[in-house]
Amino acid sequence: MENKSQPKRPITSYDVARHAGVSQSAVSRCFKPGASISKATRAKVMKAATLLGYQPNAIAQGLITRRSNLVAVVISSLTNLYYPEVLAELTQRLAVHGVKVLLFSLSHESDVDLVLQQVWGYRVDGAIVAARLSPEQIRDFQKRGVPLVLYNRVEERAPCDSVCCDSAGGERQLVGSLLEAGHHHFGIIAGPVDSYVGEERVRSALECLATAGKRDIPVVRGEFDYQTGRAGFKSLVEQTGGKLDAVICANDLMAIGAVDAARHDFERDVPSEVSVVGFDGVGPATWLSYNLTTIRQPVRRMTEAAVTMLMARIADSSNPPERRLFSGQLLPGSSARFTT
Amino acid sequence: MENKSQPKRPITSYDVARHAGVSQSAVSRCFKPGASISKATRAKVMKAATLLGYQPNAIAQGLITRRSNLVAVVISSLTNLYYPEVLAELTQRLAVHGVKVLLFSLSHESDVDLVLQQVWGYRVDGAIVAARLSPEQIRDFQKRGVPLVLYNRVEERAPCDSVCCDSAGGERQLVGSLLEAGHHHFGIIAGPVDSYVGEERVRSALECLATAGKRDIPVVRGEFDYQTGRAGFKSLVEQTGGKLDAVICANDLMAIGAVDAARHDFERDVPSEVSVVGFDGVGPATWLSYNLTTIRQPVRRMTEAAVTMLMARIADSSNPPERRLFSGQLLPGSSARFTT
DNA sequence: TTGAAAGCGATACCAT
DNA sequence: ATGGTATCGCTTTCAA
Repeated sequence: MENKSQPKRPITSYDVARHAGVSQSAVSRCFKPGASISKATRAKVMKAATLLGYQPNAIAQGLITRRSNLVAVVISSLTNLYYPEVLAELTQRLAVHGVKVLLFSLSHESDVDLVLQQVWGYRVDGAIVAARLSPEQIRDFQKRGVPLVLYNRVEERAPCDSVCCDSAGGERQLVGSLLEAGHHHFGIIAGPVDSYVGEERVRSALECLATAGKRDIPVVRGEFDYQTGRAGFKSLVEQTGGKLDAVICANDLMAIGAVDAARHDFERDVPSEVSVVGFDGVGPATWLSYNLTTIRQPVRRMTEAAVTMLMARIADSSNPPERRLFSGQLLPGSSARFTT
Repeated sequence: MENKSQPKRPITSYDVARHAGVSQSAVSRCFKPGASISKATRAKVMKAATLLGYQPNAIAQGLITRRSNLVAVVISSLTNLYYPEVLAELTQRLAVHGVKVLLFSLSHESDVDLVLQQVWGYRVDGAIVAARLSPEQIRDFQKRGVPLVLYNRVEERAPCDSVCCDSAGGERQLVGSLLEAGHHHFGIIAGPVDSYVGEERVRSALECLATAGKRDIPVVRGEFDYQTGRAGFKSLVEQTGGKLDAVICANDLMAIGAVDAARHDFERDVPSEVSVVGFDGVGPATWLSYNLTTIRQPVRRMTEAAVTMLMARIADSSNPPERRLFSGQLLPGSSARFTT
């Protein structure tokens, strides 16, 4: 018995047509939602199709239709524990619309231009980008007519659709509570300069503190990860000679690093001796060992909004850019001393 | 001034050809690596191309070439903190080969068949799958001639390329050390039944224990996440009436949950009163608050192997299936009492 | 309802 | 080295 099944060449609609004794057009119609086709032919076709294992070539479809049903998702740092959740949500939601995700992750922010080349090449129906884009790059999307939604980024100089979590509002809650609880010696662990939300959060925190008359706050930079959070805490302690009772971190991962540094490297109790707050509300933030005081981004709603906006713009690109800002939710936690 | 830039229709090679005063074939050749074209024409073409912002239509290329330069990456639970790292590695490495990632994440394992439909439709050049596939599904790949590499899965009944981390070997180290250190009362927090590695790890752990004469080990199931790890610990304590000095978890996240449960829910010291071991070596495992005793999967080498194998099979599908097994590295940590 | 034929935007083979 | 032409697998008029 010859088990030489080598159907290298995928089944085409012609194969199905021949097998079903109908025209190729008929086959095509069977796979198009609102096509006019008789019950009889449809039956014949479907039978042949399933028998042969026929699946319409999405590539060919895309070529003729000019709709690839592909959406590019560009994420700079997948390693940031915040993004897996976002990515999972996005792919799932897009799938509902019959849209597939073409994933691009940047090793360096400088790769953006290379990535965009690919994006143009695949004639994606749209893109969701959580990475820094220059105004020119954004305008490139518009010039090419590729719908774009920025995720947790906005670019003043080139208006376009975006969904964000309100950094300023979040920090205001955090810093406000810290002030109210009587903290005096603040320190900030910022994110990398090229992070929009990172800078936004720090800017806002500093603003709140300034309003309360607190200036010259020491700021150190981290890379949004545990290690640099831990190192950042150390730097702050050194810079302040130990006079430090509140540390504001640009994200949860660094906050967690800071908490561990305080407890294990400096044997300072959190929150009685030093308060630490983060931002994002990632999974580990709620783990018992940390129980971080932070702002939880409404990821579900944000991803839903992003997908909705994108699909809307794909359907009709004429409407004006919209910026949607979601408030985060304060997770009180217990890494900061608050007066309730 | 009319700023009505609405080049809805993307630039094609014909546009470039016309603009450069050459044939469309010439344009095509300019974008093909080893094509024979004169310096002069190439220059003209490239000039026109960059001017118009031309980017070859990858969809059309794929249609005629029968190579989409697309690889499907199927991951069941992106929420498992282990996968973001894998995913980032994979996309980056595939990008090196000029291959783009079509990402599919499953909400339910039952979605696999739907996902596979999409995969067939896009005529991907290959697939890397970290999800449970039935033998029929695997054979479907072979029938359709789509190269496939399983990641941390193997299916005895349908041989195919795969890369795995040695679960048995890892558990042997872990359990061996626990036994050697004189632990007596073991408990296991297993993963979901449909996880290959989960079952493999538990099977192996039980085997090691049996060899040491330890039988009737209590086993509870979790979902590979923090919450169920914590709950699992509680269940074990209840089942054993508190006689428990070593907990073997099928992955790190559950181990972390178990550690927190021990410390915070039961006020038992880890590791002096109870040892906890995990598996994976995810980022949080090394955080100071946990410093988990676990097995670190060599993700870099594994993803590299997966990509290499896939590209090799894409280039030549005739070679026999290969199974590559990587040893994990013991991270001693301090969540388990070991004799050194 | 159905089939024939014209593209979609590239590649590849063929003469020139 | 260059241009003409068939082709990839589908959707979409257009007649019948």
